[in-house]
Amino acid sequence: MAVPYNHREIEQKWRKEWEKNPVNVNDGKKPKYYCLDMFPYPSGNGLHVGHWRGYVISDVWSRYKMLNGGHYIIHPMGWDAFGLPAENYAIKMGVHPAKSTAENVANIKKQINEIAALYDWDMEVNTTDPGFYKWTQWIFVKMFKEGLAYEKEMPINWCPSCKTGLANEEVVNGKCERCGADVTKKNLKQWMLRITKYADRLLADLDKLDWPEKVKKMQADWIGKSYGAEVDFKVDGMEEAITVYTTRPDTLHGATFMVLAPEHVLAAKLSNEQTKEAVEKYIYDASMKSNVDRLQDKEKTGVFTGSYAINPLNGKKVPIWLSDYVLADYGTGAIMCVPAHDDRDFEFATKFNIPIIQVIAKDGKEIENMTEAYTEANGTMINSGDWNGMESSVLKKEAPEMIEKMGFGRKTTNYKLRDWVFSRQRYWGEPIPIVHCEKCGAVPVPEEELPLLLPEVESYQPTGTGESPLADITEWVNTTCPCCGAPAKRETNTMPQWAGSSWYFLRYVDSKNEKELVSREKADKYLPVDMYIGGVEHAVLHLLYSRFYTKFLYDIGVIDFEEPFTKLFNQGMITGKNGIKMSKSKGNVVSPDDLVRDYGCDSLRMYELFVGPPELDSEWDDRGIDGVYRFITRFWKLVMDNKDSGTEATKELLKVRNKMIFDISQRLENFSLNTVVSGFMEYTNKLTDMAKNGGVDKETLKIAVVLLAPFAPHISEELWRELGETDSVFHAVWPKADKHAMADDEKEIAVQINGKTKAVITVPADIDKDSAILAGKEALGDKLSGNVVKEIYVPGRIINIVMK
RNA sequence: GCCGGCGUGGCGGAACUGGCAGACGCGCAGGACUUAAAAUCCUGUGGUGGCAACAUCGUACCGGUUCGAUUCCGGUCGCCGGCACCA
Repeated sequence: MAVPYNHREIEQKWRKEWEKNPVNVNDGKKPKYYCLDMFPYPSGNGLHVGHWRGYVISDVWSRYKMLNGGHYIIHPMGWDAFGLPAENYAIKMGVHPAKSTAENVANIKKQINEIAALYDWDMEVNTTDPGFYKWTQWIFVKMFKEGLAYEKEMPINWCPSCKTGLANEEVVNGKCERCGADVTKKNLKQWMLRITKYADRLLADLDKLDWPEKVKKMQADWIGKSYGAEVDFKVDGMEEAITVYTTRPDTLHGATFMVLAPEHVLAAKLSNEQTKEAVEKYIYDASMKSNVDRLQDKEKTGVFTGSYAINPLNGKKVPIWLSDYVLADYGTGAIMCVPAHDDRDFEFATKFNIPIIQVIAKDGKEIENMTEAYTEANGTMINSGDWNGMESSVLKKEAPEMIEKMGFGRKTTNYKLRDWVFSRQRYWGEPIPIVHCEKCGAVPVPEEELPLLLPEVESYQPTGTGESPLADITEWVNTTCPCCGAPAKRETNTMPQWAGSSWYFLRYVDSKNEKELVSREKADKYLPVDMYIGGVEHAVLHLLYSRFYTKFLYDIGVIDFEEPFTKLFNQGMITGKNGIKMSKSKGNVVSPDDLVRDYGCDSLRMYELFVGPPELDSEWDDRGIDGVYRFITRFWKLVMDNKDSGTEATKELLKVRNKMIFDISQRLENFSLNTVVSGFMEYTNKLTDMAKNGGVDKETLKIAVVLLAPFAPHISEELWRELGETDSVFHAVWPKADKHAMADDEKEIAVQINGKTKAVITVPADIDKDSAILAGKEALGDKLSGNVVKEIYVPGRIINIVMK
């Protein structure tokens, strides 16, 4: 009587055994493979089946790399525990974030262990651990010393609900990325990181990365490099000149007005007695508008300053306006307006009756009654003095240098990327290690005094005033200047959640080092990350920041590589019914715990993959797991019933065996994990069938078990031992397909008339065209009537007879 | 508005590089086993017509290229994601 499959017993048994004798050991000789998950923030809700999927994918990949290539796998896990979600949770529950974080970590760790992944908990990091954030602060100090961290008073994105400033990347459609509240502007003195200094490198190095094209494009668009020229316009009757940035210097003759952002330094100065009141009101109103209001304004608004500028190319006077459709922090905050060839300028000019001069001919002609701007850089220049007759597409490229030679401008590039607002007015984050001294200004805390500990505080609730709760702790705030010793005050803002997550992957490989962020020796040996797996929601935020940090640490010699993540895989989200995101408030969260209990870890792992292509979102449906469980049970029976049969490997068995190796390996390499699972089902069905009709040899069973091991580790380990092995299945070698053995002697091919299949015949695989067609025609019989026009034979696939 | 991606049975999905559309699984229907049920096993399962062999239509929609199109090209519609006055 065969032993029935008992997942509970088997899984417990091997879990214990692997804990005692880990299968993933660094012997110093094996090549390393670093497979990383995006580390979670320890939410109080625990894991749902969606989190599971990402971790299953990375574990399957890790175990595959261990078997195929004999790698030592670096597969760590840690906690992104600082930041708003953790703090908000703590406030809601009325406990200190340190306490709730510790509890949540313990709970989630327990759940993660149910996945039976290869995580090496010796490497564990936690961003809130002083031994970790010491180095988060150290990086900040280094950046400060290199001039990359600076303070600036400016209107920043302010989330009135989170009560903190936000980086540009954290504002989505004018709303807070975290809570969805409308983001407003607030004037605050902020710490900024000069990420823009790295814009060119961040853009150029995208080429080196084996990342999804979509993510690379999103980053490139976010960096937003453009080429053009700066042109200086003198203000008529004033000393000042206004510099504009344009990507269309070819249209300079068509510039009939200028617009400055209301925040432009000259905005107020340009008004005269008649316009003063209106100008000041416009500037004031603009400052009161939130991001959302500004985005929602459909119609352009603006005010004429009363001043004129001189178009340097033709000496014409053009009026200077103010309008909030010009952004203060892009380019120079001022633009030249060519209404004939720009949609926004056209709209503005039409509304305020400003002349429109066409300078590029459309279809060789000037447009009569222009109703919309002609925005193509395609046509002959007209109304453009010396430039008449030139091709606009050519002039567009040449104009910046021509302008430079004429002495009123220069060739320039511009970026959409802005410097990173790095201060948060919240409690639960790394204190920014800076002391403000009246005499010495901002002075960094000496490196040997790091970590600067986050002090205990009575109330960690956000104040909402633009000050951090830390500001209330006078005994902490008041200190002495590290530079001159005079009384001084500590910086009270904290760092954003991204600070720790921008570099945590470096720390894993040397997580207990007290002297260095990471030893150079270990960094050289174990870094960078070979495969990074996580959700696409971090396509710009976290991934861009991490690349920036890595480049900085490279520049100061901490590490010797410039890109942190060689390969990236974005897994899709698991949603509830109808594609609704799983959340506690929607009540559609599926917990993996019950499924593990009822079906076992192995079945759940495989079902997580079977629900759909790993890169796409999938709706969760519990019912499907039965199919995977049935497969596992069938596989168990197949091996148990045939392990001692003594069947010899026939040619047919060798063929199936090698095809199985080939198919599974190829699908795995392509990350088509859902079809790997269906492949296992197919081959199991096939082998079960063969077992009934003659038997299956032991070697084929062994190979099937090795192939299955990354997916269903427990049952594979158990069956591996049942097949007589004494060492772990994870120390086996991934089999290679013998192409010769898997070749078919005969092929089934379809016989078509005019592309429609009329018969299927079996022919020798190496049949020549003439014989194949002859055989095909024979099979068609009387269906073959009329004139044969053409005969097509695709070897091994199809015969098509074209008739009239 | 701009830039990506997608659209295949009742459902999740498969189809390498243009070559038998619907693998695999869920669900459903019928059968075997059982006193009965569960579990398991077997059979069937895109639509329409037909007892059947078979015929015919069918990969969002319209058209094109091709001996042959889910796949390539042009257009339309719908859904999802990113960006959004970036001069």
